[in-house]
Amino acid sequence: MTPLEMKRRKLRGGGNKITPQRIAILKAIDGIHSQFTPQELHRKLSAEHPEIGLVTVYRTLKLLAKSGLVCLMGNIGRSQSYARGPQQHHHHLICAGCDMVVDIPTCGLDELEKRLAHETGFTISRHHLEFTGLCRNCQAVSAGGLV
Amino acid sequence: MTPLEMKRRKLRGGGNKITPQRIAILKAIDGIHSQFTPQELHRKLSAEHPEIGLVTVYRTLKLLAKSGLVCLMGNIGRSQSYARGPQQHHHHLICAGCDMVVDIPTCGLDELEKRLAHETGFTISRHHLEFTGLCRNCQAVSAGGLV
DNA sequence: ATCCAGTTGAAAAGGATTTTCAACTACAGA
DNA sequence: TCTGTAGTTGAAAATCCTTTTCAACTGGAT
Ligand SMILES: [Zn+2]
Ligand SMILES: [Zn+2]
Ligand SMILES: [Zn+2]
Ligand SMILES: [Zn+2]
Repeated sequence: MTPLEMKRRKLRGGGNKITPQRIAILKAIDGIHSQFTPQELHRKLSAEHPEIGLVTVYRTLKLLAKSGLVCLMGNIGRSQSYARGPQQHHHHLICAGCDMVVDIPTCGLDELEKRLAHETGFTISRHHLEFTGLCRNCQAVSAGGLV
Repeated sequence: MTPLEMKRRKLRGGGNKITPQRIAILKAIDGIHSQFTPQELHRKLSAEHPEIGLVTVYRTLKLLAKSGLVCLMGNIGRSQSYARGPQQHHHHLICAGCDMVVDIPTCGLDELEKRLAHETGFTISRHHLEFTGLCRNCQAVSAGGLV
C-alpha cells in the first residue's frame, strides 16, 4: 500500500470523504520538507490547482492534523505552521534559514518528566521540544557572505 | 537594590525612558504567576490604571521581552503569551487548567543537542522545551467532578 | 440512478497585532 | 530650574490571519 493510500484509508476511517482537493493537498504536503503555513501551501497549490480555495486549505490542514497525518507546529510570525511528519511522539529540528524541518524520533525526556512531576506535584501529560539552528546549506550561504 | 530597581536600570541602560506606564506594567507582571496575554494583562491593569491603553501594553511587553525582563512564551489560542521569568536559559512547566507557569532552571539537553548537531550537520543555536500538565489544584478540581 | 451528509468557495465576520499620527513627557544639558 | 528633543502614549485605522456563514455541489453508500 502506498503512503498516499494509507492516508486515504485513515481519512475514510474517520468518516471523511476523499475529495480531489484533499488528494491534491496530501500530495503537495508530501513534497514539502520545510514547515509551512496554510497560505504558503495554498500558494504552492495554486499553480496546478487554482480552483482550491484558501479556506479549504485551512480546513483540510486542521482535519489532517486531527487525523495525525500532518504535524501542527508552532507559529511562523503570526501564522500557524504545519509540517509533514509522523504522528507518533517526536520532536523537531528547524533551520532558521530555510524553515526545513528534520524529525527527531528519539526522546529521552521520560525521566526528566517523571522527576519534574514528583518535584512539582503536577501530572504531566505532554511536552514539546524544538531545536533551532542552521542546516548545512544555510550555513554555507551565510558563510559565503551573501548578507 | 530591589528587583524593580534592577529592571528600571536595565531599561534605562537600553536607552529607554522610565514612564509611569512601564512601572505599572512591571509591577503588575510581578504579581502574575501564570502565563498571560497582552489583553489579559491589560484587563488586570485597567482596575488601577484605566489610563493605560492596550497598545501600550503590547509595545511594552515587546520591549520587556527584548530587554530580557519578561519571557516570550508560545501562543495561548491565537494570542501570544508572556510570563514573568528569568532571562537566562530555562524551560517551563505549564498547567493546562489555570495557565500557571513553573520555571525549570535545569536543562540537561546539551548532550542531545551536540549529538543532533553531529548527526544532522546543523549548527544548533537554541531550543525550546515545554511541559504541559495539571497543577495540584487543578488536579483536585477535575477529580472533584466540577466538570 | 438516487439521495444525503459531508464538502466546497466566496464573502463576510471575527480577532489579534501593528501602524499612524498628533499630543505629551522624561530627562539630559544649559 | 528651564528648555529642547527624542522617545512615548492613546485612539483610530490599517493589516493580517483565521473562522463562520451559506448556498451550491459531490462522494459514495444503497
Ligand atoms: Zn536551511
Ligand atoms: Zn519527547
Ligand atoms: Zn492549574
Ligand atoms: Zn534547555
